[in-house]
Amino acid sequence: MSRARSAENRAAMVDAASVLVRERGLAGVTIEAVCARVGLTNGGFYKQFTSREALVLEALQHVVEQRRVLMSGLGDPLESTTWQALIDVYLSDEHRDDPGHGCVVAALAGDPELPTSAGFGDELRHGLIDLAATAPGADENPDRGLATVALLVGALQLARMTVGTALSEQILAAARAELTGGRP
Amino acid sequence: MSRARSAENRAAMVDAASVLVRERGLAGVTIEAVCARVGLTNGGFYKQFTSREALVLEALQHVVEQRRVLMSGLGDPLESTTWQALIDVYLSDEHRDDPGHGCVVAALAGDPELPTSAGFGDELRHGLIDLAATAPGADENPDRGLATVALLVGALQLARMTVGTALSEQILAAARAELTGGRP
DNA sequence: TGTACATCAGTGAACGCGCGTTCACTGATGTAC
DNA sequence: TGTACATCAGTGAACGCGCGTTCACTGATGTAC
Repeated sequence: MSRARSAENRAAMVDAASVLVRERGLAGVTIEAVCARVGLTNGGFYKQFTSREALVLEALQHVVEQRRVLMSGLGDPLESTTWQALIDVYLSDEHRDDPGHGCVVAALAGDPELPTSAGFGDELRHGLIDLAATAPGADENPDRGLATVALLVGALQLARMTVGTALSEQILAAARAELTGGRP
Repeated sequence: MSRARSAENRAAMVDAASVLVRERGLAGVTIEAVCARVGLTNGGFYKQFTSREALVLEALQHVVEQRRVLMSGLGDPLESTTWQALIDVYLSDEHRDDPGHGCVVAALAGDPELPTSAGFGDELRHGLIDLAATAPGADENPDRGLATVALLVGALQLARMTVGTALSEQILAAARAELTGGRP
């Protein structure tokens, strides 16, 4: 068990938690599930993290930071075509069907366990602010960015809630139409 | 313990569960919490319901049905002023701060426990369809209704996620502006 | 109308299970000499 | 470079707690006569 291998394990646990939390919510990040996904047994968990909550917080920070880095590579302000591409990805079937690797705000806004840790909320608010800043025109009119994000998040959640029915595709299409054709 | 009183207790338990589920999510409807809110001890629960899941399902049906009755009294199609009033209520501080008596779709869309029972999802989908049918012009253009509901639900959730910060009011205001001024 | 019995909602305690956390132990890695 | 010791990530089992569910019991309500 070299130190390098131990550090790899730690990173893998954070990564597994970041996927789990988006797939199953805050309560879904159990120590057993995290350790199992990394191929470890439960007992050693506390050699790496002080508590379950500490891991979850680190996972959220990880996701938000990752997204920020990704975004910072796309130019500021965003080109209109880049923005269009982002919308299409956000409102795609793939994003709907793979929450574990998708938007953490959409995955956790409304999670009943959010109030249990102020840190959880802080991270999500950072993520939300980042998202809202991305929308074109958000720098002149912040309201436009916020309304856009609300529509994106709401549509994705409702599409997930109705997955497997025709309504799901309809919701995604409706939101896409609203964000492209609706306001020229 | 007359039969009338027993029936009252049962109804009170459904009511308590319908508030709890919106306040704390599906997992927050514990038998202890429900019984405590009605002033009973836990043991008698199974004289009234076959399982915790049965109670939750009944509570969701109750909420959705209640909303439907309320809506059916407002006229069909809705007058434009009625619609405006609904938006203002939906995106109000009061609705944000009292999820227990508010929209069940916004409260539970994205709840990690939704997939545990097909019935839960069915009820929420009914609620969503009812909501979407309410938006003006939804009968000619269903997409318009769906995009509107996505914005309402998303804005409410994000406002709740940021409650206590200036961002929360901003989100509600942005969504209101979008739904009134934005599309004449 | 009154009496004896049956019913059953509610009580309080117990059981089982899942899960976070703790702990004694192991064995490989890293360090001091 | 080699050897003895210290470190510490990971193991596997145990503990405590919350929560859904079960159960023997109680006592008031409802029913049969």
